Amino acid sequence: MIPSDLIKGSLKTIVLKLLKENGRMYGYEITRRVEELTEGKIKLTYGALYPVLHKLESEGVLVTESENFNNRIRIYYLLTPHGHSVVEDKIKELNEFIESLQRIVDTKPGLSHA
Amino acid sequence: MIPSDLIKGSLKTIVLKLLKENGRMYGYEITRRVEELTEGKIKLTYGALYPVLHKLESEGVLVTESENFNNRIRIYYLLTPHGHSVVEDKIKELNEFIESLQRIVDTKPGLSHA
DNA sequence: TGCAATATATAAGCAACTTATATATTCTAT
DNA sequence: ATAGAATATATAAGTTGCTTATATATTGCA
Repeated sequence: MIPSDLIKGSLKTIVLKLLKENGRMYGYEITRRVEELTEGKIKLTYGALYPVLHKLESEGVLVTESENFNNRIRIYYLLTPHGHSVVEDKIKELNEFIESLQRIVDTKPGLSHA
Repeated sequence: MIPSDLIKGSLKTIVLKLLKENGRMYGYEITRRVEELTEGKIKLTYGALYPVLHKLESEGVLVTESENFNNRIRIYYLLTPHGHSVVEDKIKELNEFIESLQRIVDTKPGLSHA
């Protein structure tokens, strides 16, 4: 399990990226997909996820579609046109972040300033 | 510039990794090295860095060696034996995190659950 | 009949950072 | 000479973004 401290800042981007790839998803589904993709290493908590989804909705990044499935409410989230451009930026940022981290962890002693 | 939200959780690991590779470093030097390695994409603030260094010292992960260079105080930080094992764990965590993020951002639509 | 899984929601509390501020010296340019 | 940039460390107040705990309700399995 990757500690939540590390994941903190990327939560929003992760959610947006999944919505981009899958068209629309509901909250519970998002946590499942993240666990699946990361082999259980990243587990999103609902206390973190739902507030983020609500905030993104209030910012006009997402819209919702409520549906009923077996008497359980499912609230699907979709990107707005504005949301699509937000995701692009966020993913670029995340890729730069990943690249930067790799440069730091891949540096070998003596090669850092050879 | 990568937003600080993303970097937040990795600060401690970044610092420890650099100390591991370079033997000993002083605070100002750490911020420089991070900027250098990431081509200016990651900039550590002193308000974040020094409290982290002090905390790691109080936890027995680091020890200090104060020296005088051109009438400027330099406080070098070094890993303790305990610190070395902490770094190993932290780096493993960070590598798992990087790998997980890559799986999420590299997923293409239609291939995620093919 | 009870527990795990499915599904969403929110409040209180905490940790880790940002921002602002303080101090002091050296180096560079004018 | 003198001003500003770079070097060097430090801490307090404030904010953000999570965790943890709690609440509610249905379906599926043993």
